[in-house]
Amino acid sequence: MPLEIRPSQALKLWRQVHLDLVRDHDADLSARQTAILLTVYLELPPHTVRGLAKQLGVTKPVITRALDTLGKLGLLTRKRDESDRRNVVIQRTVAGALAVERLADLVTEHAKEIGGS
Amino acid sequence: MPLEIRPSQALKLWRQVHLDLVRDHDADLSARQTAILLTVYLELPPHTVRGLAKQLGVTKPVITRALDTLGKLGLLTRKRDESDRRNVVIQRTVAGALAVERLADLVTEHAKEIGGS
DNA sequence: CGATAATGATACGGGTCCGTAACGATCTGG
DNA sequence: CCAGATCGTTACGGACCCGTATCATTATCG
Repeated sequence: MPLEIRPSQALKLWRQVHLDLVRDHDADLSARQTAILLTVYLELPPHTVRGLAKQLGVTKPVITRALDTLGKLGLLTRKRDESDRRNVVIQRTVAGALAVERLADLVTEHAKEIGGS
Repeated sequence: MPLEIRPSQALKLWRQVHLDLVRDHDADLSARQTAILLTVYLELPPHTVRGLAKQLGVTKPVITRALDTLGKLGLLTRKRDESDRRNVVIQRTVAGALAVERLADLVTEHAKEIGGS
């Protein structure tokens, strides 16, 4: 059974969640950073810079910079791949898992508040 | 009947939509800009800089700059309020309405693809 | 009137991100 | 072993956004 959302509900949901994200001044992630974070936490490892760049349709420096920021926030870590030292493996962190979980709660909570008329 | 979404579904939906937004290189809005755009298009007019600043919990220059960008993109317009010339009224545009509609479609389409297991 | 308040815009110094191009490090195949 | 490919990172000049403080314009009210 697919998830049924009508356009007007989708917009209300999108707005409410974004309002909350803006008001929480600590977690101001861009669309790219959000896409990267969720990809790492939802898709199976391993995650590499090149792989993420391909999935998002952006260049590698974009990923490197996003990882710098997400790493500084403690939401993600980088580790050299010892089997092929050219690669860098992106790993999850406890703080990142909490942030993702918090986002999920935010969305589900606001979904409840939206009338299904 | 409230909208029922489970956390795992919410995250998948959030990721898929953000992936699409990132891949569409034309509409790279920040969280703040998105919140402003949706507020103007979903809430009843009139919308002022001060009112938006209060709703988003940010300062007025933030709104002014966001309106500069959104105006440059053609998604919004500013007009002086003739009854009180200190105020600026934020108005919708055809391009903005289309962008909002497109976002709604994006969300509903991806919602359909997400299995309700 | 004139003083005060309110609105939105602007100036400033600092930070982040962009895309392109180049770079060093590492692997691969002849 | 070495030329070439592949990986992630960095350099660069430019654009955008931030928060604070200040500004010009307009309205209000004694």
